[in-house]
Amino acid sequence: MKLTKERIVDAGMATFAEVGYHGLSMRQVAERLGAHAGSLYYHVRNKNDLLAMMADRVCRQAYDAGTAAMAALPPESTWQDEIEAQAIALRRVIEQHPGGAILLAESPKTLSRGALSIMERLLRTLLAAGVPTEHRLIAADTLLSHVTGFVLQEQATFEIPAVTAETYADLVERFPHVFEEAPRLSQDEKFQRSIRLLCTAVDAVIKEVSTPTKA
Amino acid sequence: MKLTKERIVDAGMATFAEVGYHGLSMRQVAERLGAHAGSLYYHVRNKNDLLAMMADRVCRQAYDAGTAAMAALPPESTWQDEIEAQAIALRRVIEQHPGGAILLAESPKTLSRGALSIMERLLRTLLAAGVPTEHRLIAADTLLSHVTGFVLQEQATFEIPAVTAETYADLVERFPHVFEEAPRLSQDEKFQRSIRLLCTAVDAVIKEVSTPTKA
DNA sequence: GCACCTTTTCCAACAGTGTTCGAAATCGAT
DNA sequence: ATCGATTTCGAACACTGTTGGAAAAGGTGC
Repeated sequence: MKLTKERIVDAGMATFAEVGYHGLSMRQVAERLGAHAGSLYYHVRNKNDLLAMMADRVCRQAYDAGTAAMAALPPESTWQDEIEAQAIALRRVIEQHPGGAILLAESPKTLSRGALSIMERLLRTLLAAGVPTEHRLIAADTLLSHVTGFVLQEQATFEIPAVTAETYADLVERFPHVFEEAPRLSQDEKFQRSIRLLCTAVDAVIKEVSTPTKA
Repeated sequence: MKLTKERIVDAGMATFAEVGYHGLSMRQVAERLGAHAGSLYYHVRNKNDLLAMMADRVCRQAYDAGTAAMAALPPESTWQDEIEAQAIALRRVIEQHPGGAILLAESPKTLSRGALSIMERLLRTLLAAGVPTEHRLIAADTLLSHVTGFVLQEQATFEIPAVTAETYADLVERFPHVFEEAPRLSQDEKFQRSIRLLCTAVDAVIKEVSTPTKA
């Protein structure tokens, strides 16, 4: 079958789902297509180029998931609900791909249609919420970089370096607040709360503008 | 000269500063030490191990820079100022190393003394500010993952793919809010504002607790 | 000094990587 | 069927992380 940019990205996503970000190699992608590695370079400039297209695809996927999530929202939903829906959808899609966060983080999101779509919709939501112009981009950037940062931390391959009981006790003593008894929250809950935290900040900005300090 | 874990990490940091994250290879690190690549493996388990130690060193560096920044703060400073000082110091140190954000993002921060130090101090600041226990970890996590996410985006090697004028105009039309006329802020200002935004959220949490909804 | 043992370094090799380039093959149209 | 363009092959290059056995270096007792 003929080799196409589309099919190469398809194969890239498939092998990516199997072996993750670091395991991805041009030879594997080519093998999945029944072709030789060198042949890919007729359609793709280099590996980074392929990765960028794959990242764009993930973004599109996340964008679509976001629209679906927002469509499922009850009509009396607030803008906080909309932002939360978008963030949760984005996280879920990134998390579907092993190492998906690194893929998005490392690939240049420069003018990637998918990334821009996500950004655009988020800005629309913020605009509708009443966030002033000069805060909108910052809020959106903060939200997006937080989501990728969050998933990045989740997907970090942490092979716990065989910590002994005594060194662990030493750590607890040295860093009491880190190991403090805290309500055991699932990752989902932690993520949701962090998003709500950010929404709280946005809300404060809105109210600060609508009722200025100099009253 | 004798080969040591310390010296290997030193050489790793030096070559890292020159060639960045992706350019770092065991052979280069060895060459800088006048040794052969295989010799490193007597002191270091593997490359990931080395990277983890390097990440820890960056964290310690950032921690020290943070203490210096906090010491330089005027005595009547608020907790927002303290958090901002810590965040700015962290960002500055990460940014000193090309690809430093990826280094921190990819290496497992599991039980790394440096990372834990940063986290511990941040939690102390939040505790002093009056943030309740169940929100503290989330706020600190959000802050840290935001900083790394921010620098990650800054350090992303974005080779703009030679966008033509027409496609650019097309992008502007398709994503009006993204390309909206916004106050041209420097990265420093954007970062500062995003941190303040997060502080606003934390502040809202504090006040919500001190003056509960059911009054 | 020398022998002995441990710690450390070398060296060569393996399997794998991204990428390039000229030759071969395939395809489309005259 | 012949020509020209498009596409694929296949081998090669210079790398990469990592391993294992041989060689060297360092330290201790005699």
